[in-house]
Amino acid sequence: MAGVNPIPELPMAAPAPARERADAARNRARVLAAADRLFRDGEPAAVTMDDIAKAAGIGRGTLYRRYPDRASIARALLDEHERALQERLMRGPAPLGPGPAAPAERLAAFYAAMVDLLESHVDLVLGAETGQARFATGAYGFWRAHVRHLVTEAGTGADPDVLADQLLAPLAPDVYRMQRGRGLGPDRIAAGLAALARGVLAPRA
Amino acid sequence: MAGVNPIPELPMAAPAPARERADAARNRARVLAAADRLFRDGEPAAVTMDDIAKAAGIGRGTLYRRYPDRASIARALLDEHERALQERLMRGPAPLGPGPAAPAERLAAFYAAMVDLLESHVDLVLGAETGQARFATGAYGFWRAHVRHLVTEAGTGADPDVLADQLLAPLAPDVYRMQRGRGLGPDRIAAGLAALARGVLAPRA
DNA sequence: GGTCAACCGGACGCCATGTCCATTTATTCG
DNA sequence: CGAATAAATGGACATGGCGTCCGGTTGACC
Repeated sequence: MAGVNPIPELPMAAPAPARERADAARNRARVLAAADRLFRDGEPAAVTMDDIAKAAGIGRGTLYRRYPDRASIARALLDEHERALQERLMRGPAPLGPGPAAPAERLAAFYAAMVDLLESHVDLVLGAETGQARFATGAYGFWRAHVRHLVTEAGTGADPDVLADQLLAPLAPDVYRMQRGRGLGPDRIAAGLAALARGVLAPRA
Repeated sequence: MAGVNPIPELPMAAPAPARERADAARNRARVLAAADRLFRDGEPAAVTMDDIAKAAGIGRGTLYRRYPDRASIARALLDEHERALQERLMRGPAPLGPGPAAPAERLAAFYAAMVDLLESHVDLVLGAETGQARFATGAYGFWRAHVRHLVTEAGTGADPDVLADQLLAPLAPDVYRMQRGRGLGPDRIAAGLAALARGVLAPRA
C-alpha cells in the first residue's frame, strides 16, 4: 500500500475534455485500477468510497471530485466493454450484427454475448450498479432498443415495448450471479436463454 | 402522532409462539400498521427503521427486538398474501391450480396472479426486499419450484433448473415497477408475460 | 398484592456519506 | 528561469442511519 504500484496503464475511457493536468490523469488511472481490483476481490456492494480512495492512495475529496458515487466508477470501468459490444451489434457480422439471420437467432446471439460480458469482465463490477439505477443507464436503453427491434421484426404479434424489458430481465446482474452461485455454468445459462429466445421469437410452424 | 390511532386490527401473521404479552402484541400491530403506511406513502427503500419506530410510537430498541431489519417487516406484511397465492397454486382450480390445463396456460395464469400481487398490495412493500436477499426468501424458492415443475411437465426438452429463474426474472419488483413507471398497465404487462409463457412452454406444431 | 420475567425505549458507538477549504502543484506567461 | 494563476489535492467536518445495550417499567401468574 505504501508506495509503488506499476499501474498497468489502463487505457480505459479517457474523456480529456479540454486538457487534463498530469496529476489528475495519474490519479484517475489509480482510481480505476484500484476500484477494478477491489470490485473483483470482495463483495462489490461492500466496497466503500473510502476503500477506493485508500487503495488508490488519494484523499476522499479527490475521489469525489471526479466520481460522485460508486456507480459512476463502475460505469467508467464498463464503458469500453459495453461500447465494443454495441459496436458489434450495430456493425458486426450476423447473427450478432445485422444480416440475414432470423430475429430469434439474433436474440440468442445477443444473449450469448451478454453472458460473455457478465462472465468475463464484469460480473463483479456490475454488482455495483444496483437496482433501479440500472434502468436509467444509457447502456440499458441501448439493449432495450435492440431487443425491441428484434421483437418487432419477428412479427409474432407480441407487444415489443413490454417484451423488451421482460426479455432483458434474466440478464440482471443479480439474477446472473445467483444462477452462477447455484452451480450453473455460463454455457448452460446461455443455452437456457437461447431456448427462451427461440420460444418467443421463432415463427411457429 | 401523539396519541390515538384506531389501528385497524390488522390480523397479519400472528406467530404467538408460547404466549405473547399484551403490550408486545399491541406494539407489533402498531409496527406493522405504521410500516405498511410508510411503505405505501414514499419511496420504500428510503424508509428507515427510525421512521418506523417513530411512526409506531415506540423506541428503536423495541423495534429491533422483533424485527432485525426492514426486510423482515416487509416479509411479515407480505406473508399472508403470498400464502394465499401459494394455497391457490397447490389446491385451487385450474389453470392456476393443478388440473387439466396445459403447462403454458398454468404459467400464464401464475404470471397473471403475480402481477395482481405486485399491483394491488405489495408493489411498494416488495421494494423493501432489495437485490440478492430476494432469492433467499422462502417465497422465491416456492415460485421457483412451481415454475420448474411446469417447465418439466411441458416436455419441451428445455433445462428446467436454468429456465425457472429466467422465467421468474421479469417478476422482479424492480423490473415491474420500472415498467409501470413507463406507463405500461398491469394488463399489458400480464399479456406480455403470457406471450412469454406460451412461447417457451407451448408445444410447437 | 407480590414476584419475576419479559418488554420498553432512549442513549451510545460505529461507520459511510458527501462537503468544504486551506494548501500544494502543474502549467503558462513575462 | 521564475513568478503568477488556476486547478487539483486531501483530510477534517457535519450529517444520518444502523445496531446494541442496559436501567427502568409493566404485564402475567401465583
